[in-house]
Amino acid sequence: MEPPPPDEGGEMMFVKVMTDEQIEILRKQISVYAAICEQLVDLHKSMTDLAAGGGVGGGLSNHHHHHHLYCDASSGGAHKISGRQRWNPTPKQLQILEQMFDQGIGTPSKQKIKEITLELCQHGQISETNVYNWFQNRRARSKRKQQQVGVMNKDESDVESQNQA
Amino acid sequence: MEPPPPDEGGEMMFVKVMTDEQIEILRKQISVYAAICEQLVDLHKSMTDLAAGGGVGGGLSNHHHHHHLYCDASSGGAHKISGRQRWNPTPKQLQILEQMFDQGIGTPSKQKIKEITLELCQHGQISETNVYNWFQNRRARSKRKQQQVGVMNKDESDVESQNQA
DNA sequence: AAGCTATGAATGAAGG
DNA sequence: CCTTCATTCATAGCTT
Repeated sequence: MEPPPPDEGGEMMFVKVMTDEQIEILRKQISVYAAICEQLVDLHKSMTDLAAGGGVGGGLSNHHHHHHLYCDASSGGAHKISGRQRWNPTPKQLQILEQMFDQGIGTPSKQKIKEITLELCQHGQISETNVYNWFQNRRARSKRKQQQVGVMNKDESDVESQNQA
Repeated sequence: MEPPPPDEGGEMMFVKVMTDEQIEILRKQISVYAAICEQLVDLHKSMTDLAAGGGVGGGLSNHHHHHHLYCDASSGGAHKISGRQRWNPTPKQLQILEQMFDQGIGTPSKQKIKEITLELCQHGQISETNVYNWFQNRRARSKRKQQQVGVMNKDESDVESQNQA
């Protein structure tokens, strides 16, 4: 890779400008990831087909990487030896959730929540409350994001005026 | 995915301008891919390593957290497009913020946020989200300091001594 | 250069 | 739904 840093660090940031080259790098990166994923999934499929029960059910949430050291005890001073309580969606779950969100499910009903939960449960531990909260938060966050844009460029969409009381 | 349109016409040269939101979306996409790849690789490793007594983990309660690696491709490295420059309050802005915080506005509602942002904007780049985050963090931090060991008194009002540009 | 601290930002969960 | 809190991630700058 050849990073061409224009090196604007140290100055004020006004607008983010990407050169064609930078965009191309990003595209390539995504492309590479997509290809790798595809191959891995394919490979994995054939392997499981051969193994026929390799005891991997739901084992996607098992990983231990040590790239960096800031897992949980880097800062803050408070060390949590007892595990976490907060649900953390796996990428697969996130993917599905985002997909559903994009499909325009504004308010998943109780029944819908159950279905979604059931499906996501196949990719990691999750509860209906988690799903409910996620959709609520996703929506709120999405809306809040709109409010901070507006100074820079204007595409052809997302021009919302919100009222405050 | 939003594939950037190819060269239009080819006569005029336009710069590509991305909003923070757009950049963030790209980041997220890459992040998802990275996480998926990582999990797949890991899964694969454990499967192929099955014969070699790969039952090292053993713990079923393995939780997954911090899938926040954005541009950590397999040793590809250095993919920071433009890097995220997080907002850094100018001393003047900090002074005003601290002042307001001390005046006891525990919860500056959105209207208030807008006003504050507008005022602080005269002293440097800032967005409403920055202000919102600042108050949230300030409050949380303040509370946390209190609920920690009260052995030593920490004067937190000397933060404005720092100089930034 | 490596590590630590302070702090901006992201997000799951709770309350109203 | 909207707002707020708590926890955590990620990083800039300082310290060693």
